[in-house]
Amino acid sequence: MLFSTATGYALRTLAVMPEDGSYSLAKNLAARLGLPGPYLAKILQSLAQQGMLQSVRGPRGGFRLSRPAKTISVGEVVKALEGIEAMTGCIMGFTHCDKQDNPCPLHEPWGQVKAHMEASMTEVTIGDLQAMDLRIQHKDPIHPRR
Amino acid sequence: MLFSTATGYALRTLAVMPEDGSYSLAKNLAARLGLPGPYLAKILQSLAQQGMLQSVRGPRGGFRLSRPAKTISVGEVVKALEGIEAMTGCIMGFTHCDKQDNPCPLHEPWGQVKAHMEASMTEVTIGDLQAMDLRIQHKDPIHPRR
DNA sequence: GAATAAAGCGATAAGCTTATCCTCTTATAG
DNA sequence: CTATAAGAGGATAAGCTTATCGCTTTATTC
Repeated sequence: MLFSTATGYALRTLAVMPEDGSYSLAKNLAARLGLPGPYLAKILQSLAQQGMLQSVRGPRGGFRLSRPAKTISVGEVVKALEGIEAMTGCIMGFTHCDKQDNPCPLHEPWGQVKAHMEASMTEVTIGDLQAMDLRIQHKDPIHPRR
Repeated sequence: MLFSTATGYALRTLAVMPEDGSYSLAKNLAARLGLPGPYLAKILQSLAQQGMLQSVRGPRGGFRLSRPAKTISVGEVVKALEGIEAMTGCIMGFTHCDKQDNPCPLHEPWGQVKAHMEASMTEVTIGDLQAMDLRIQHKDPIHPRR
C-alpha cells in the first residue's frame, strides 16, 4: 500500500457513510468494515477538525460527510491525513533536488509520475469508491453463477 | 519522500562508491554523506547478502559494487530493501482489489501510475545518480561565481 | 433535571523503523 | 603468530505509527 494505514481506513469509511444527512457512529462504521474502533474514531475526529466531516456528540450523534461524496477527492483525504508534503518533495529526499538548477536524475521522470498520481487522486472521489463497495456486495450481476 | 529512509541512504551511498574495484568503508561512506554510520553499515550488509554489493572483512576490506553502477537500477535497490510488494498491490490496501473482476476505482488509473513509476525506476540507474553528485560538488562550472 | 449516549481528548501500550552498541569472526600486515 | 582493522550479527534504545483505555464534555431523551 502506498497510503498510510490511517488513510486507507479513512477512504474506506468515507465511502460507506450514508449521504442522507444522518449521522453514523464511529463504532458502527468500524464494526461494519472490520476496522479498529478507537483508532478509527481518532481518524474521524481528525477529519472532523479539518471540516471534511461534521460531528455531533451525544445520543443520535455521530459523523457525517460535510459535502457530497462526489465532491471529495481521494487526494483531499490523503492530504488531510498525511500532509501535503507526502506528495511533494524529492523522491530521494535530496534537499538540493527541488532547486531547479540542480535536479536529481529522478527529478524529471518522477515529476511526471507525481503529476499522474495527483491527477488520478484528484479525479477519483469518495463517490467513486461507493460504487466499488456495491460491486463487492453483488458483483457481476449479468452473469450470475447460480 | 516516497522511499524509506533506508532506501534513500542506500541510493546515495551506492552513487558515491568508486568503481575501480577498491573497497570503501561503511564508516567513511557514512561520514562523507552525513549518514548514521552503524545504520548504514546494516543497510550495506543487507545489500551484500543480496548480492548487490561485495564485502570483505578485515584490513583493506569494505564494500564495493558487484556490477557497474550503470547496470544497477534504482528500482532494484528499492526492491532489495523494501520488498517487491512495495510496488505491487492495491494502493488502498483492498484485498479484493487485485482480482481482475473487481478492481477498485483507483485500480485502473493507479495501474498506469505504477507502470510509470516502474519504468522510471528501471530506466534510472546508480550511474545516473553519480552524475548528480558531481553537479552538487562543483555545479555550474561554465559561469564561475568568483 | 437525571440518565444516557456518543464524540473529544489525554495517557498508555504495542509494533515497526531507525539508530546505536558490543561482541564475534575474519582477513590483512607486520 | 600476534595485533589490528573491518564486516557480521545480536541486543538494546529512541521515535513514529497504530491501537487501546478511561475520563470529560455535550447533547438527547425521558
